[in-house]
Amino acid sequence: MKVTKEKATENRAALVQAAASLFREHGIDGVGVAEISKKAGLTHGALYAQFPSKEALAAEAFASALKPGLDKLTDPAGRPASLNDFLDYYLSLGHRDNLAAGCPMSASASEIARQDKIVCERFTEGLEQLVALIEPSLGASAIGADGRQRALAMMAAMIGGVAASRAVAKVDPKLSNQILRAVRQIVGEVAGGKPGVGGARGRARATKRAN
Amino acid sequence: MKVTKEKATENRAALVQAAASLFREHGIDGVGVAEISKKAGLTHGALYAQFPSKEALAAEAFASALKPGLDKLTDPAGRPASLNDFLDYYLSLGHRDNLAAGCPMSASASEIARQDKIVCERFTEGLEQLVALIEPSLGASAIGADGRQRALAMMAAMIGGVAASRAVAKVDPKLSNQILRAVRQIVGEVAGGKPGVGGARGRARATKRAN
DNA sequence: TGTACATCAGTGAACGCGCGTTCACTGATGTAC
DNA sequence: TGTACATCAGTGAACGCGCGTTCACTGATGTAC
Repeated sequence: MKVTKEKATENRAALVQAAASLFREHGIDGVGVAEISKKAGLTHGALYAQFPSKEALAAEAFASALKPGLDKLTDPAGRPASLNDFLDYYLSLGHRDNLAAGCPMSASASEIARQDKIVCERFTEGLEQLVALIEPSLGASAIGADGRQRALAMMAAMIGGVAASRAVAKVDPKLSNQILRAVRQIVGEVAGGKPGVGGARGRARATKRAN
Repeated sequence: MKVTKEKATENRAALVQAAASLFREHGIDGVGVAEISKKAGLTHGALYAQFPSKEALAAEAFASALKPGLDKLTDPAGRPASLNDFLDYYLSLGHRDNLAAGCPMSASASEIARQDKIVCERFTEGLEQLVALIEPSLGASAIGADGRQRALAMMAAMIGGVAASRAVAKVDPKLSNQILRAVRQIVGEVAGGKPGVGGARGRARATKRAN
């Protein structure tokens, strides 16, 4: 049966949201269209009225899942916000343990290259956006590299750090925490010494929380 | 029909090797037992004569795939070998472009946490082994962290770096190379200043190759 | 404002296909005599 | 050394199941008059 335009838009958003959390939780190949549709309160046929394919939904879900992370790096005025807070969040136990609501980059890092190009494009855009928001917040650092290099390496370390921390969590919880703490420390040093950014204060806070 | 003990052992090894490369190439969830068996020159029934489940094969395949990487960090006498060479290899275009023969950690990073515990155990063991081989090769560094922390963060950065580099490769090849170069640079600095380890020589070599 | 009707979001059965695993069977191996 | 036979690695059909996608159909919406 037909449905109001407003309701159709809501349904589409519900599909994207359901897909975004299920994909992060179980992987893109680990969830079927039936499960996504069911979580959104629809049948799988409705999904194909809104999206041409599962891949297209995955691409939109990826972009949607990335938004909260980007928002954490942007203050209300649209300018770069506290880098330190972002690093603390990204490498927190809470982020590690809440796959479904976390960064889709660490949740799906190694899966992306095997997906359709439209999904890789969303990943690429997201990475460029994050790097662009991190770079202006970097301070002086002993690391001999320019800002973009440092921002790229920081994102790589955080993506790999969260993925590795999750991979070992069931087997060796202590090691899992150590990984987060180690990456937080090194990423803080790479970020450099602007007051309150990656300095001793930030490090102490992160270490305390990771225990 | 029955087969010589020797042939059975060969067949088992062929299954592990086929699984190791196919899992890295297409992901653990992306390959079926039929394809693995076929590549090993057997039927899927034979696989279940050798392994209790696909997961058990995946665990053994993961450990097997990790061996060449561990060997690169060990010299013939069993002592830690050149860290610089390992970093150059891990963050090379060749490693990025040869998924099937590369490190299973970067090939499957985000998939591991969703697998059976026996697979997570192999990942955990492998990470501990790599860190144990990296740590004694670290030199003095401006980074305020102990050796184990530095080694853990280096592995996280390399795993995330290679995964991210692969994810963007089809969309933005230049960015893909930049990621490898940036991580090589930062990881070299974190490794510290022992002659020939992560110093200017190593960095110049890595940068040249990544272009 | 009231009526007739085209639109199209959503339904649910059906498509062909591949999944991981089981199992009765085969037949060469390797052992016991 | 030669023969009889138990073993068991490997075969291939079959299991139930879920996959992504298609499609004829439904019926409320929203438009045209």
